[in-house]
Amino acid sequence: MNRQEQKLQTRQRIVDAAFSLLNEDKSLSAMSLREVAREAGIAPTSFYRHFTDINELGLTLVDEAGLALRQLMRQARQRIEAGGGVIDISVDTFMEFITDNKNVFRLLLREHTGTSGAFRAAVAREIQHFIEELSDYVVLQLKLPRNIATMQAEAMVKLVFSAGAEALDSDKPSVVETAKRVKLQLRFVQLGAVKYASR
Amino acid sequence: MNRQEQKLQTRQRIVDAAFSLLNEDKSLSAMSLREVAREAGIAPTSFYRHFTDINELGLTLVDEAGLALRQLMRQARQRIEAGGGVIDISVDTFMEFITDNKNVFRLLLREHTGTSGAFRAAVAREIQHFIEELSDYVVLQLKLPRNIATMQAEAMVKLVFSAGAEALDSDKPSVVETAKRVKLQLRFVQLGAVKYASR
DNA sequence: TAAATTAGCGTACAGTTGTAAGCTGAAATT
DNA sequence: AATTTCAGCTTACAACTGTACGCTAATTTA
Repeated sequence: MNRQEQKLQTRQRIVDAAFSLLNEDKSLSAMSLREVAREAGIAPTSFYRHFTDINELGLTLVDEAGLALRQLMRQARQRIEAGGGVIDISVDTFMEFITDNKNVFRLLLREHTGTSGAFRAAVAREIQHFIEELSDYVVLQLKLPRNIATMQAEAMVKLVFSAGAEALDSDKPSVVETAKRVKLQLRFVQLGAVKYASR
Repeated sequence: MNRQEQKLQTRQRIVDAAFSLLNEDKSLSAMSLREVAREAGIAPTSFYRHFTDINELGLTLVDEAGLALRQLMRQARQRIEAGGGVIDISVDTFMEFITDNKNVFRLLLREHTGTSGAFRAAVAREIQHFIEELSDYVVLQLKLPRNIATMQAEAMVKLVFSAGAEALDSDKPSVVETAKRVKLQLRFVQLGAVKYASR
């Protein structure tokens, strides 16, 4: 086996180990290098062959999480084109994502308000991407002026993320309940934005 | 000096020390007992004369933060009765509170998505109080049906908290900018809720 | 006044952390 | 075939953690 491949593989093992440690009661900042190494099956000091820092690992994780978020958005778009209400499909897709990738979403949520400024900024950037993509969509779909569409998109993303946070701690029926509530709230925002634009 | 008083005073020193440690790069879970004790000017082991656990201290902090939140709400109401737009006054009051009590708000924000289920639940309760109080107000003010008012209030509180989170990392002019944006978004929600109710 | 309570302290210990230093063996290069 | 590179290891150490134990001195109670 190639040496580079081998190394990349180990690196991935580290990343996977880190994600698997991010359960409901462990955050990035509380994750020790030794713990990750243990989980990845390498010696603590070998960690340094792949990352200079545990912070560098953290940024890698945030990047990967952002990637997953963008894939989510793409998936939602496809489903919408296949037919169905935009809000319903989007929220359902999002909730599905959260349920299947609890730790990924937890990372974003937690580090968004976490103790590392760099992480907070990185997550904020990912969310901003998300908002901009949704904003593009709103402009096309509802033909609202850009500035209003942006405000609408921002509000919607924040509400959905907020609902997602609740969903992380809930069982299946509660998630459905939460989804219903946020759908209604998104409808408020949409109705309001349209009305505001036509004032 | 009384012995009980003395003890309460020390206890308060511990609580204050903890709050003062909750700056932008230290969270409750990352706060060590020894650190708090050092800051409070007592021996590490003396901590146990006041709290069984550092978790117990944490819950105390959340309680105090919730108290501050309720005072904030009261203050906003008074100002509104003195005249002015509900949304403008509320957001301005909130932003003012955050600016003056960064660490208190940081605690709520962080522990809302933190690693302790007990803390998450405690914060969620405080936010729920906040939502209910606002909901009462909306029912009276806009004469909306209870269920719609609740949805509206929930959306508004979440948007404001979200904006508050941004404000924590921003300088004064950016905070004003953020406040403007969230005010517009709240207007969307309100317009939308009214429209939805009259459909 | 004598006895009991207790807030706070100092010492101590085992466990965890990050990371420095140097070794090894296999892969890559010459 | 000889040399260089380097991923991963073992060992080591100082810093920090939570907390058990017992003492002290002052307040409270009897």
